[in-house]
Amino acid sequence: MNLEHVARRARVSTATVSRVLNNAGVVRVSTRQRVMQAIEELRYHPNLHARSLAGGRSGTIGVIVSNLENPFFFDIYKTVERGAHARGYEVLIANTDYRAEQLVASVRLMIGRRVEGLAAVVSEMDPELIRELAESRMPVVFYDVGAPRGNIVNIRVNYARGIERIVDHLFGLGHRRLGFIGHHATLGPLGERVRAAMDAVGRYPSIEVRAAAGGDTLEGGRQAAQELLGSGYRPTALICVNDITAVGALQALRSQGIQVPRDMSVTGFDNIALSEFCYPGLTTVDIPRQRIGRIICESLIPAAESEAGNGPEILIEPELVLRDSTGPAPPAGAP
Amino acid sequence: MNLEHVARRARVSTATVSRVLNNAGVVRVSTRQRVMQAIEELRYHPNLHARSLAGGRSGTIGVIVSNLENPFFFDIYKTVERGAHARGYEVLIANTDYRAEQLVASVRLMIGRRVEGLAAVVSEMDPELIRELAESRMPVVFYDVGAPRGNIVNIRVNYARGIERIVDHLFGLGHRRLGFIGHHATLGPLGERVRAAMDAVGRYPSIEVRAAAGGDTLEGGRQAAQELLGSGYRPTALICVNDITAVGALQALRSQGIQVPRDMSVTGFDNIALSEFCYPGLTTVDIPRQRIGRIICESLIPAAESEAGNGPEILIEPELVLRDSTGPAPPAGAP
DNA sequence: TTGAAAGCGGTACCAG
DNA sequence: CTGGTACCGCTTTCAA
Repeated sequence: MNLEHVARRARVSTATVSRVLNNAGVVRVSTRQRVMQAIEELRYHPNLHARSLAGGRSGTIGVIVSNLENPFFFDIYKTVERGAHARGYEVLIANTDYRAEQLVASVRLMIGRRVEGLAAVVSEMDPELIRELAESRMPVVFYDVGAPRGNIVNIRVNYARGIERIVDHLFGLGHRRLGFIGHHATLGPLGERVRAAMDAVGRYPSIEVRAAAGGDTLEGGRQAAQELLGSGYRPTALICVNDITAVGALQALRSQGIQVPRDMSVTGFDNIALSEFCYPGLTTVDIPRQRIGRIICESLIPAAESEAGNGPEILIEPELVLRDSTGPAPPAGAP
Repeated sequence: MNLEHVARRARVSTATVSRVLNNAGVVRVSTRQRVMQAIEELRYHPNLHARSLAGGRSGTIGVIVSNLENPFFFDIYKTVERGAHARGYEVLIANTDYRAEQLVASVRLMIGRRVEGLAAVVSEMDPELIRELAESRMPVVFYDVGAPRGNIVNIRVNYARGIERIVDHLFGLGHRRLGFIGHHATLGPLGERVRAAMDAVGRYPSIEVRAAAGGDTLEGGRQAAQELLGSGYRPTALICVNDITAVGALQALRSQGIQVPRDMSVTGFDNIALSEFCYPGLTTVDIPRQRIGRIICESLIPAAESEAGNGPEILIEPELVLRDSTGPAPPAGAP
């Protein structure tokens, strides 16, 4: 079922069918109607592959994320999609599960599909890939990884600042023995977050920290917390790499009879909706996901009103959000 | 950058380049190497649109869901993706946000992209679309909507049974005044779920029910619960359409000082991971999402070892999962 | 083992 | 306003 079938049935040329399909050129109303009818009757659906090929543009942008299951990534994706649709673009989404090979495969897939722009909101990016993308002349946005170059916009969050705020907050509450719950992605944000935590802690004398890591899921957070606690270490506060793992950790503490924040404080990161709906509500750091999504859209899709891009690097300053999962450190003698 | 460039540089024909790209035909090792090198040097990425067009197959299946933000849908998608990848297929995902027009757009998009199979895990399907898909000869799987036809496999969950189990459970605990938290999707599962709830309740004398609905999100659940409670109605148990909204409802109750399950019981549906991680753990009904994902895969992708499909209709019997959000109804005199 | 060429299903330019 | 036609980039016979 192709243009030719439709053309034949409507007694016109394929060129004309193409015109009515694209509202292009001027087509006599009666002709257009005949064509429309033929399309209807034949249940014709244009082949988008052929379209992209012939037209030289796919009308598509790509978004690659590490873990779509984590609302942090999903929120960004959703904003991008909304913006793209508003501009007449479709968006292709790919999930890497933090696997470097999958990232490579996804990037290749996107390029193969000839996306007109690509956002990589991942932590497992490797230098080789970055170079490859840089050379591709296609607009690219990296979140939290790589360095800005010609066609590349970089969005970074000042994690160090976020973690500092958390550590300051906890220190002010009297906490001196900390635990850090990470996830397995060792590169990028996490590495950065751990490092940032250590640095922030380092500014204070006599603070102790130990870390454990699981997957970037509720279950991963629970496991990491269990591991940390199982080792006999008893921090008075748990800094979690993000909200998802924090909620997992909360559950681990609950099952051990540890009350939050009375016996132990817990912090998240990202400020996803869940952080407000879990119990107790999470003290966390807000990362403006909608803003990030909007920046991605604007960077990837040439706005009609131009604006020469956002500049190569955008730094986001995250802010502390106080809720109920943090409180004064329990007295030293407590269980 | 196309086959011809590569061919020229490797001093072969495009046919040969195509051969090494697809490991097809027999190519002399030395030739293959030259080609590979040219590909490398040129950073050539085959145009998948051209590939699909020429090859007559896209190597792709599509999955359309109502709300990817709800882990219920995401879990299914993830399983499908895993299975598809294992079989050498890519999967395209689309999200409708429960909007019928978006569903139509997504289906058209999928057909336009020439997916080789399509799964619709949505509640807003309309009859017209179903017919259109039925006529398309492409393998299709519907979850919870439409009727099985030639190329269409149908997966249905016995909601009525699931809800019955919940109502029985609550009735057994002494609950007589119930609330139902739905979401805005009026067709399909929700309608079915509400109806099922009413039917189940109808089997018992002297049970009262009132309903409210919000979006299929944490926030939606909270709002619906607030609305219901704000009306002055004081049920002893809240039956929520799914886990997400149940967690939202839990938060609403918490903020009103209503303790679960002491003052009020709450139930979910789906048994997503979160139902185990929220507080208190949700009594819910398990829907086997992995199984559903596997069925979708097997139905859409012709397995090498054949098997003539799963038969047109598959019925899933959900099971009750008891956790901590349900308990005895409070004595009548309680606040 | 390799090359030439005919499509695949559209788009868009050029005539008429 | 409409038709003819040269591509778009790749796959796939068919010959050599």
